[in-house]
Amino acid sequence: MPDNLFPRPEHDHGSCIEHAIGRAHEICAEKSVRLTALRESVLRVLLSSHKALGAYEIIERLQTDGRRLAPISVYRIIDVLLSAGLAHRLESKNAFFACLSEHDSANSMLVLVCDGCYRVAEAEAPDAWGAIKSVTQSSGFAVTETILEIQGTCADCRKTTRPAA
Amino acid sequence: MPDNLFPRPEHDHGSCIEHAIGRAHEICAEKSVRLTALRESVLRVLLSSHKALGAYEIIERLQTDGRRLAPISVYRIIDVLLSAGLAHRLESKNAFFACLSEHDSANSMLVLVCDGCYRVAEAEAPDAWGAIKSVTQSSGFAVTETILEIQGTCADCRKTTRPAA
DNA sequence: AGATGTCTGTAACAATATTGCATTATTCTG
DNA sequence: CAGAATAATGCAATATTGTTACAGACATCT
Ligand SMILES: [Zn+2]
Ligand SMILES: [Zn+2]
Ligand SMILES: [Zn+2]
Ligand SMILES: [Zn+2]
Repeated sequence: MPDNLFPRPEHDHGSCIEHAIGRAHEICAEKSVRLTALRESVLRVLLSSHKALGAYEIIERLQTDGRRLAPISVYRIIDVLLSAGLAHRLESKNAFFACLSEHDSANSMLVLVCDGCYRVAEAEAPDAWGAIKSVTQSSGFAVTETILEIQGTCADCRKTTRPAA
Repeated sequence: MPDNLFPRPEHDHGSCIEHAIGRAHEICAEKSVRLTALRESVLRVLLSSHKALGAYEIIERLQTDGRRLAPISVYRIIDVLLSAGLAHRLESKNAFFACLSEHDSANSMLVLVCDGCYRVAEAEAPDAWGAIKSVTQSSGFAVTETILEIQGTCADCRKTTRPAA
């Protein structure tokens, strides 16, 4: 069995986060998007676990002292992160997760969502996309966006019975 | 170019509906699900167009005289239709549509959603599912559900400029 | 400093979905 | 058929997710 697409529970998650933040700054520089302190802090909340979080869950985790960000603020920041490709929306859960892969355009990717540990992972799936393309093309359907989300149980959760971190 | 997966705008939609209702009664009989008058009327609302409708949109279209169904009632009925396989949820739109295909288990199907006319169509995509399976299996991920929704423009809408019915 | 554009704050609200409990309809049993 | 059990629907309140409109703060560029 090849490698697990989900990070090992014992991986160095700190460097996982810092690497992603570094990449995010690079990407934003390239795209002339400003990664403000607030935007970075939202991205860090998404990066803090490998899970997808709802907008209001982000708000809760973000509140320092008594100050809560307004929903609209979070949604605006999420929009920026989404269009910069730093995060993606998990349609089946109305939630959002940080992108850790190095893909441009979501094309050719699929998303795995574990029901046990709630973690999310992206994977390359060029063959699946090829097959989809042949269905759409043969029926004259012009694709603008494809949503490919798969729910199930990750290898870690299957092994340990108890959910992984 | 093979056939369009969406029904032709000039198709006999009346018999389209009645055929689906007939099938629904058969399926419910097989599965010992009661297709009550209310449930059938919700299914008819979904069948009235080839579009996906939100729960509250169903409520509006369903109201006779001044009586509106409560949200909970519609959601309960939707749940029954979903588990009987008579309708499906369109995750990317928080909406629901009637199933017109003859598939058991949503496996091997994908959903096309037209941004022009808002119609929805299901298509067989065994190759795509095969490719997905090989990705998940090789990473030890046990799939329970796959969501495969494709947005774009249907052949009718591309031809006519104006959206089809 | 002043003008411009982007970012964030505040308040209200809209849209989607669920919880808990009461009532009615249907089916089952005797 | 009566009565009990189960399933379906009604009703009220509430939770969750997402948006509109407008004002103030901050950065950037003359
Ligand atoms: Zn990590
Ligand atoms: Zn897991
Ligand atoms: Zn039709
Ligand atoms: Zn169309």
